[in-house]
Amino acid sequence: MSHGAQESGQTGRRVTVTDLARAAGVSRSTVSLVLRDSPLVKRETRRRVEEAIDRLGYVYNRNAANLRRQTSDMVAMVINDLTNPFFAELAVGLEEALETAGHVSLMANTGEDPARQRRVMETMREHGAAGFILCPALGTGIGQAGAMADWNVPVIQVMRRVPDVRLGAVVPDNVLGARMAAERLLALGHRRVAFLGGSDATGVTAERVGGYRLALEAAGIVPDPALIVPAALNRRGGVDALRRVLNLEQPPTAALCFSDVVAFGVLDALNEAGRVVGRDFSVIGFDDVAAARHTLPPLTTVAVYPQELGRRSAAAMLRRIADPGEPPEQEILAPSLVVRGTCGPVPAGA
Amino acid sequence: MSHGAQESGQTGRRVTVTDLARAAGVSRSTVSLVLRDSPLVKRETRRRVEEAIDRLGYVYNRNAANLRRQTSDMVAMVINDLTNPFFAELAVGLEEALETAGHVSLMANTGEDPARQRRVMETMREHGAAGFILCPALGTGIGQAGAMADWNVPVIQVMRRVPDVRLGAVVPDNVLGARMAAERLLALGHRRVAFLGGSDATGVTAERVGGYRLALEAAGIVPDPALIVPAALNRRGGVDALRRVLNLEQPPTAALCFSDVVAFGVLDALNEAGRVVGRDFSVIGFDDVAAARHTLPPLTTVAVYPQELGRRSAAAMLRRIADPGEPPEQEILAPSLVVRGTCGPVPAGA
DNA sequence: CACGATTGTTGTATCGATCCAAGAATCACG
DNA sequence: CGTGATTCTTGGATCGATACAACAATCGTG
Repeated sequence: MSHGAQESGQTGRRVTVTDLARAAGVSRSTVSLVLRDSPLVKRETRRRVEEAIDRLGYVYNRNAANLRRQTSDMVAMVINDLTNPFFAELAVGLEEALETAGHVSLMANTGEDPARQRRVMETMREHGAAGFILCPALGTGIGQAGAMADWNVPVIQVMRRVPDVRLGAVVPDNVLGARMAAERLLALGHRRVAFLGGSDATGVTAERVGGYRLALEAAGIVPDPALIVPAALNRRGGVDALRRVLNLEQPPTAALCFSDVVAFGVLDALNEAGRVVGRDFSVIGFDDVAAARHTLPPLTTVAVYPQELGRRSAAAMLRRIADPGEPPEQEILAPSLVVRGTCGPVPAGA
Repeated sequence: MSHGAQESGQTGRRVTVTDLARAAGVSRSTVSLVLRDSPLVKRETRRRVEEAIDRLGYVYNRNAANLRRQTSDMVAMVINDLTNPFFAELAVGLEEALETAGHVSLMANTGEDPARQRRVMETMREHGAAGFILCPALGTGIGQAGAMADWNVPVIQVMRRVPDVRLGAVVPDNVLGARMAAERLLALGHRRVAFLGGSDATGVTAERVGGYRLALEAAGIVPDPALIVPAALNRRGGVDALRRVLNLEQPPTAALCFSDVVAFGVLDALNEAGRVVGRDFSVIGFDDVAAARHTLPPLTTVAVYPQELGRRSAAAMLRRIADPGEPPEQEILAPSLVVRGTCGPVPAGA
């Protein structure tokens, strides 16, 4: 469909296959065959049509074609919070993979608002999106997920998921990631390890806390509820959570954070409290966003590869579109621990 | 168009106005009037049609409607680099404003690749995008911009622009921003002030360097070319640029950076060199991304309000769509200086 | 109750492409 | 040269909606 448009400016009406047919002295059907690169067309005829395309500055109308063919090459991406660098990277991986596969992306940022999420998904559905890649807003109800499952188009959740098996999902192994991180801290001799950030509202928190618990219990430690403190998923939340645990009678010597952003807040608060990170107190984040390697010292964290999550969910979507009969898949990616500079052996005093 | 779908599962074919007409015992035309909330329909008739909509689980087909009406409610957003938090915020402001106005966003991330940019814009055009909001990839040629101007749909550039007056633009006043920043440093007594980062390829660099020059010259200082050092627009670029100027015979005592991200690298390098930021060396950034308030000390910078840029360009797009006759506007937003902790008086020794 | 005004409904053409069955042109070969 | 196979081309119906002009129903009023 790419030919250099010659005729510039407002030439009045839009150029259509009918105009091309007239200009090239063939029928609309033949023009259509040329547009779709059919081998049925004689070389000389094709040349004439292509010449007309260039001369008249024709623009293919994909919507009209999709209407007739009962197909769609648009995929919807619905993201909870693009201002969070983690999700921005995820979106980039997603969009790139879709574009490469010849799809065009409808995009919406929900800002964690389930009502807005429902509204935009409804609109995108009316536009005939071939599928939805969704990072659900916090508070997305089971009911809403169930409704989507009845839409007859693939829905792939990414990063987060509501527990409805009729929807596909591509998520990191949160339990494993948190367990690996906690095990690392235990191996360094820490016995009082906190889990900071997250909330009960998201299943992700439950999974990560679960992994943390598993590691502690395997080491014969009974998790202390006072060391598990929920907090907002931003820098401020990290600051608050750390202050809280530092004021305990028996403060922890290390913390596993819900996310890197929370960990950044924890580092801020430690600095402010005059503790040397990695010596007086150890910290591990979760996500491995780009900024994690630039803190002082650089943040040890659990990498879950957002761009890769995006690419995988795009790939899952392409499979579902190609094969609508296939049942939805739940894909769980193994994270890995990236050791940088925020962890050290437990301080002698403790 | 929002009614609760009742009939779930794969009911075979798609439900269309024809089905609704049959179910409600009216004509397709009447159904269409109901769908568009026309006051022409009798209350009782409307009720019957709406009942059918709910019962059959009808989904409005916007593409078919747009085809017939020769309109489009899709707006294309083409962004150079969504992994940069500045542009991510811009995109969020943009998308929110478009969604609120009832438009749906086609989105693409070009990754600063002009070829990819051309390709995705071509595809979006074939999809009938009503307009393009474009943050041009570095290296976008005049030729490509000129081609877009002939497309007969509004194109609004945001943040960056290629100099073609037939395209609209919403950009910050880079000259003013850089001048204000430089004046601040001069007022603190600095006489050797560097400009770090940016490249000649982008007009933005020229504008910011221009503002910097203006301030120096107004203070009777001849800009020293050795103090203007181009560098990559990332953290690494900042590190490199600072090292370079520190090795000069007469090093500067302050630096104005092309962007916050470059400034972050400069802070890293200063820390590493053992200089106390704000006392031994002053730094000002540009953009005011969210992370700027979390450096140590917090970064003094020129705020250009990315979300606001996004909202304004969306508003400009809506005006152009409503009034295709109007000539394109060039909107230039005033930035403001946000004073935090990275600037201090010139050190006694210098 | 007739009749024009008002209100409500409908049939048909249309947007810009593709599908499909059928027709035209060309070719191969006995 | 005739005839069947092969290669190209085409007219008309169709996707799911809307525009428009015409028609039907209802109303008010002299």
